[in-house]
Amino acid sequence: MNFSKTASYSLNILSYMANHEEDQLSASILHENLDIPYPYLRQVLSNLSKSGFIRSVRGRSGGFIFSRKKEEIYLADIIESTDGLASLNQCILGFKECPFNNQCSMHSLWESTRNSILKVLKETSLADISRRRD
Amino acid sequence: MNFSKTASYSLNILSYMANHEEDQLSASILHENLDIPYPYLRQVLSNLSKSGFIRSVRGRSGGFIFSRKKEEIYLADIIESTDGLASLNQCILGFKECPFNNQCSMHSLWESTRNSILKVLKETSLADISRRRD
DNA sequence: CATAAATGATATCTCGTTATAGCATATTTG
DNA sequence: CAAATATGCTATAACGAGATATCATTTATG
Repeated sequence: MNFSKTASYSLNILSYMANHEEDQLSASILHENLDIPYPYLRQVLSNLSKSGFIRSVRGRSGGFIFSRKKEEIYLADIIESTDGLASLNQCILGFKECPFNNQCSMHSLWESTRNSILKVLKETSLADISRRRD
Repeated sequence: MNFSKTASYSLNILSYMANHEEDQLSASILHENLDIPYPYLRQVLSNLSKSGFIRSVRGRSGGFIFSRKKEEIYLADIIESTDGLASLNQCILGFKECPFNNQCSMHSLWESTRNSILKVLKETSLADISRRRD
């Protein structure tokens, strides 16, 4: 009943980075501050690089830094790159075809609900989040 | 971003049974009418029996039949017995602790949303659903 | 009674997600 | 230059949900 752990990790990483925008952060530093297993954190960082949210700097004083403005990275972009957003368009009860003839009480509720969620995901940027954090 | 397949199967099975309340239905019959792999269907039926929603009748003309009134079986009961409802009380983004200080736009939205979903699950019985189906 | 058809119970397989490990390469620092 | 500390890349393990397979037991029916 939520997004994947990888999506959650990605959001954690990027929101932490958004709050330390000035710095270039290494996987070690991120590991010390976030509750993410180091080897997996490395993988997730690699994926976030490939997805173009951040870029890596190699070598001894290397690390990761945003390659796009945090004002222009929306939560929906991050979820899309990890889990995809398709599942939001599916029946929350997991039906391919509604056994209730599209008339169950959940149908319209979830339809409007998921639109609200999607709206927030699409309108909330990392900058919005980091501003609020102070 | 939905409930488990097992929960979905369970809802499918029980809602089908609710629409054929008079009959005692075998796993074979259910398999012919629902898109659920036979061996797994058997397992799910066994679990639904153990959970007390239905009871089994053994022997050649055996099958399954409700052991509680369909008016008194709520969707929330079924979800609770499969996935549990705990995940509905968690952050939809998968955070243990909100990295946004409980102030992200998703927080209040999801809080009211999940309450709505929970309300529907708790107030909708199998009878409500089968009535709608006609 | 023998067979057919059902459930009970349980062991195993598959597969994707999550997690781990190790080596190669790059770069700073002494 | 050599050591330390980064990331790049990739192979492998662990784990759980979903799916499969088998055999034992029960009961209706001819």
